[in-house]
Amino acid sequence: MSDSGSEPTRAADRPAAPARLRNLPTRLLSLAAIHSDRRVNEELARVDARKWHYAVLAALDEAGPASQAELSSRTRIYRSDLVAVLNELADRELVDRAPDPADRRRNVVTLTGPGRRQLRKLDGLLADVEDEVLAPLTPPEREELTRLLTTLVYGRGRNG
Amino acid sequence: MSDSGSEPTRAADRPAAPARLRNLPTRLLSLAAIHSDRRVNEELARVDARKWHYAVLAALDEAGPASQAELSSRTRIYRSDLVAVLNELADRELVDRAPDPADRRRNVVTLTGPGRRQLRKLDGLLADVEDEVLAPLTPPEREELTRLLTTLVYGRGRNG
DNA sequence: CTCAATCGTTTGTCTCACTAACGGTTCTGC
DNA sequence: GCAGAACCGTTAGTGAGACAAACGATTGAG
Repeated sequence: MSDSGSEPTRAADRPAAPARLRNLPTRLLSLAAIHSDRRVNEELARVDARKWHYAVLAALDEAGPASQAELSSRTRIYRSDLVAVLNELADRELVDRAPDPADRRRNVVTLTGPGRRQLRKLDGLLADVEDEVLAPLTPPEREELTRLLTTLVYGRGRNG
Repeated sequence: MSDSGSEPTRAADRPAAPARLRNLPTRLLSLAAIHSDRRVNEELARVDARKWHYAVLAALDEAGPASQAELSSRTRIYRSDLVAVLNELADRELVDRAPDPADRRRNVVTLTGPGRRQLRKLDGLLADVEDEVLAPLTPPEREELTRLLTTLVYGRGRNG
């Protein structure tokens, strides 16, 4: 076999893509995101976590306990999908989910000690993956990319 | 109801995301790609097409007839998934798929007249979507973004 | 001639974004 | 206070995309 290693078929080495596709920003965005997402998920899987876990833990750490609806809109996880994520986090005892006595429709989700510790761990892990994924770019380029993507996603806020 | 229009919940108007998420390049990439992909697919759906249709048509237009394996590596569509895409394109008579007499394992896929016409149409359509998606950026910013993404996806080629 | 590789195809898995609906709770208008 | 609207968590399901595994047919190499 010409390719005995199980290399995930890197972006760089395959035959030339059609110029039209190669220069299409929307396609570049897709390809970059696919690769980046995959690496992130692979690494997180090694510590029994997923992207959404990080999102929820970070949201709780930064804004304190919240209802699921609140978490949903802060993390952009659909409230239907959030249920499973919270189940997983609660199973691992990284968050605590209890009915809100003040409004019994709601649950109050709270970060636990182990949750906070796991968050720190994921912080470090993600920093490494970011570094790897952005490796082809110089530090100023990375900053510029972040800035441009921020504008793209959040619009030109007063702080843009 | 506070929101009678069926707006797809734009990026800009929702509550603040946690700073950690907001600044995470991999996440920004995901979010940008999700939005961009959705817009592209929505618009293509209006003319009974999908992203992959465009990719295949463009590849055929630029490099001439090809086998499915070749198309697969040029467009990055998995060869298993390519089957369905080619079925759809063949149903619409945008491509012609015939066994290769020189190597009977292969099929030769060829762009038809209507296929070429459809490609032109999609070219225009996509240009519009690109414009819409990149609207928050100035023209030089768009170029810079494209450049950075290209480096990210294809590595630092000698033409980078 | 045998064995490995290639090609198209089928089938299936997993994740993700997203919709719809349900039972329970709270809020509002009357 | 009471009916109906709005909100909340939850379940179930859809459709697409990325990807793995295997199979029959064909071709190429030793």
